[in-house]
Amino acid sequence: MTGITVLLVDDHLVVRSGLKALLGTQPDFDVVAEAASGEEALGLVEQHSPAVVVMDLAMGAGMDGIEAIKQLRQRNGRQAILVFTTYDSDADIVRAVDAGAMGYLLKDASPDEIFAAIRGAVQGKSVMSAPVASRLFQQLRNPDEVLTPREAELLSLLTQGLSNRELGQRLFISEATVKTHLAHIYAKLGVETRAAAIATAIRREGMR
Amino acid sequence: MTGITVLLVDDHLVVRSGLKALLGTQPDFDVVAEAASGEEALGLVEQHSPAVVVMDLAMGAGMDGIEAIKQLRQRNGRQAILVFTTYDSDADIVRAVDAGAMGYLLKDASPDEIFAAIRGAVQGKSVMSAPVASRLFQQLRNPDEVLTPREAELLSLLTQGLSNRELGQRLFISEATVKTHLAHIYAKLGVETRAAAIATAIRREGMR
DNA sequence: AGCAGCATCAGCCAAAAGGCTGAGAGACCA
DNA sequence: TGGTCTCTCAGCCTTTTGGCTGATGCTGCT
Repeated sequence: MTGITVLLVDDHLVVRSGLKALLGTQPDFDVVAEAASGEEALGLVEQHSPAVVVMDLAMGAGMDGIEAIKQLRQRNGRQAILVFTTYDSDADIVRAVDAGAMGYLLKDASPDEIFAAIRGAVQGKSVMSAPVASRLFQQLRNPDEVLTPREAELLSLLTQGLSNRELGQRLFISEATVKTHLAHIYAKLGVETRAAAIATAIRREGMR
Repeated sequence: MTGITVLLVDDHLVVRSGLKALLGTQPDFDVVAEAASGEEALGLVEQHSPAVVVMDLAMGAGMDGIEAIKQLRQRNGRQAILVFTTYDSDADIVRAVDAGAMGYLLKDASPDEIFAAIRGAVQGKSVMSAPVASRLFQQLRNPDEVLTPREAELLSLLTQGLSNRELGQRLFISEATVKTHLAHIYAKLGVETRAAAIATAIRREGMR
């Protein structure tokens, strides 16, 4: 009988083959395909309908991991999607879970953690690395400090180095509104200046 | 006979095993050891004296890749050191080459590039991925755009979100001087505002 | 000796950002 | 229906930042 069919999605060949080698040590895993991009992943899921999709979020070019997850969900595939990435940024975690990821693993997870996560995922269990889980809990404990969607959008543009005027133009709102949002963002991030907000955002949220 | 002995250094197990699997396909490579940290790498080099050390720069905890390279050089090992990392940040490239790296590969390099780089490294050839090389050349062509040490110091503090006043206090210079430095930095980075400078610096220089 | 680059500082003015208060419209939920 | 969010906007005032010009001392190179 075949074991748990797995699709690997990562733009780095070495990561794919490493993961494949690692999963190959377990008798119940069966890596049926590998994709280097989100687009490729969609096609291969159609083709093989694997039980689990293990996906990196940061894909060099084209569709990123989050987008790929959304697309997979829309096509009502029954795959469990497991995020496997390097960084534990708040934004990515929330967006991935939001998009429909079953678990969130960091690349420095131990082999046992990885195995357990994949096995759990097919059973509908949601598994995540400890640092990831603690971040999520923190957000649940302090909902006041979580940015609203609009604020997150602004912050993202802020980290591009835009001025208030440019932010307003880009979002079709007045400069006054921009300043209001910024004030709220600063309060939530615990900073006083736009410079510190950018620094915090990029470091904390992995916004690049 | 044994082939080219290689030590792999990367804090991610999957990357190590992926690379190992990849190098295993070539008859002339011989991965003799793997390290998950800079400290471990130093010990294993002593023990095995491999011909080539393939090293990631970003190591989770403890000694980072650059520091490990320096240490290896000081102990006058004859190993060729090859950087194998995800990001092509200006700062990292310069620091790695400065520390004594023979080559600089990005993780999305093709297998052939990787093989060629390792074989080249043992022969004393310096190999780097195309994007890396172009960055280096650009710095050579436009030395005017390279920050002075003092400017780099300021920029680094700038990315912490400090105000002009704080920068002055931290560096024991007047606010006027801070503004002068900033104006020069902006010109060299091709930006107009401090926000854009921070964004550019963190993204381009990998300042985190 | 002279020149170039670097780091330092000053003053002036305009533009941008930030702090504060208040307020209206729509969505959502108890 | 009433309360709570969220998003939107305005005005006023202070602080910060940025643009410009000019200047001094030091170092290193020619």
